Amino acid sequence: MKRLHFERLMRYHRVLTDWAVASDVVASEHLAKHCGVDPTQVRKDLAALGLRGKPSVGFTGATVLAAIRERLGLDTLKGAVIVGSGRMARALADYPLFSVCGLAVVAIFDDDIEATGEVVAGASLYPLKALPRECRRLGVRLGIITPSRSATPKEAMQALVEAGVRAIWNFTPATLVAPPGVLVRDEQLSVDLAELAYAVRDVPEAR
Amino acid sequence: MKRLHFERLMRYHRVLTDWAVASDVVASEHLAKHCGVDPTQVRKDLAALGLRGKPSVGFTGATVLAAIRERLGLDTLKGAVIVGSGRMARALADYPLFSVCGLAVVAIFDDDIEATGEVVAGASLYPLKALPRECRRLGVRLGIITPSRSATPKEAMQALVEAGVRAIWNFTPATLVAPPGVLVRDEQLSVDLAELAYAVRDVPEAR
DNA sequence: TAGATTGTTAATCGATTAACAATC
DNA sequence: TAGATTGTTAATCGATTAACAATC
Repeated sequence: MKRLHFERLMRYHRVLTDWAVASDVVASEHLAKHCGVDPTQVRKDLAALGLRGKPSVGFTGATVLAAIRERLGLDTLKGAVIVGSGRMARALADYPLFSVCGLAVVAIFDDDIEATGEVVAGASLYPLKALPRECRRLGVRLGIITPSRSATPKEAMQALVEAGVRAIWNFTPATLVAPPGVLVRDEQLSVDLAELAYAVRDVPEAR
Repeated sequence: MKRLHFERLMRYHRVLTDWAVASDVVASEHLAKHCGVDPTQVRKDLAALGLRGKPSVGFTGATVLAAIRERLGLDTLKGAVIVGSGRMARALADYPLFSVCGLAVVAIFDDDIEATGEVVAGASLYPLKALPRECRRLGVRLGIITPSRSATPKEAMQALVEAGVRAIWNFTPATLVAPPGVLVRDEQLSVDLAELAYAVRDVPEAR
């Protein structure tokens, strides 16, 4: 199976979605230009999805969109839980882009007394000890760790792993060592920030 | 000037920071292993920072840390403003990792009536029309766009550009076309999410 | 048919990794 | 000196881009 390039595919997806006229025909050259990608690359990516274009015509926008959503599973609704109930958790719980990917935050866990019982963006807040029960009941396989006042990131990871979660998205600064079979991805906002800050530092290079 | 690889440098930075004993000597092999990087790569990256290791000894942790912070400007305090006062804005305003990069959110702008006048994580909330004045007064060059009920992402970008901001970090789903001279970076959480979701989809490949 | 755009092969480019003499 | 680890050059690898015959 060819390795997929998520970033490019999601870029095609976004651009095609922006074009309400996605049912129209689009040439690789055209899509490429708007995505900042080489036309040949577009054709290869689409070929990897099993799509065939018509010579002298192009690809059908709607078909491309559907193929991306199908292959990436964007239409399959996936439940995720969040550990931590702070600002990051609340922001992620109803982050607009998530629904595009078929992600729904189904529950939030934290032992923060003030917060327990609350409902955030449709997700109920439970104490941490309810995590295994709820996760198994809902068949959740994706966990998100955010800063919490009552649980360390490591404790959060342990709870998620015991609950059968297979992939963890870490928004805390902690370095988490994943047990075998569990995928941990650190969201390194600081990396992007560092790049941006570096770009605007004094005396930019000419052109 | 050699092109810097921000992701690796920030990874070295994080690992060395985790090791409280950063003053100790560290071999490229050791650092490489903990960062999931090739040892030769580590030596090249450090060489690009102007660092020299001692054969048969290694590099001094504290020196490496200092060189990374110096080159990336992590110790230079940079002010940033946020447009939008929703949950994402609040989460970012006191995101713990930002201070590591020398970033401080100095003001938040939005025309949301309920929110105006509030103070979030030390940053005051102003109406959008105060943006040019405040940005120029504070010499801000970095702007962050988050979802807002009263301003579209495009309007937010225009306001920031007019205020002299040179780099924009976009957390909304909107596709922003940057005017020349302005760097726009889209934070594509959905790309990472799509990858994670793809990884936990049914019937994972063996091993 | 002429013109446009595809799919695919070959060439290029850059980044990663291996090898090893130099050095502490 | 022997052993360890560096800096750097050469080899490998994979990804991107160019070229072009095939096709609508």
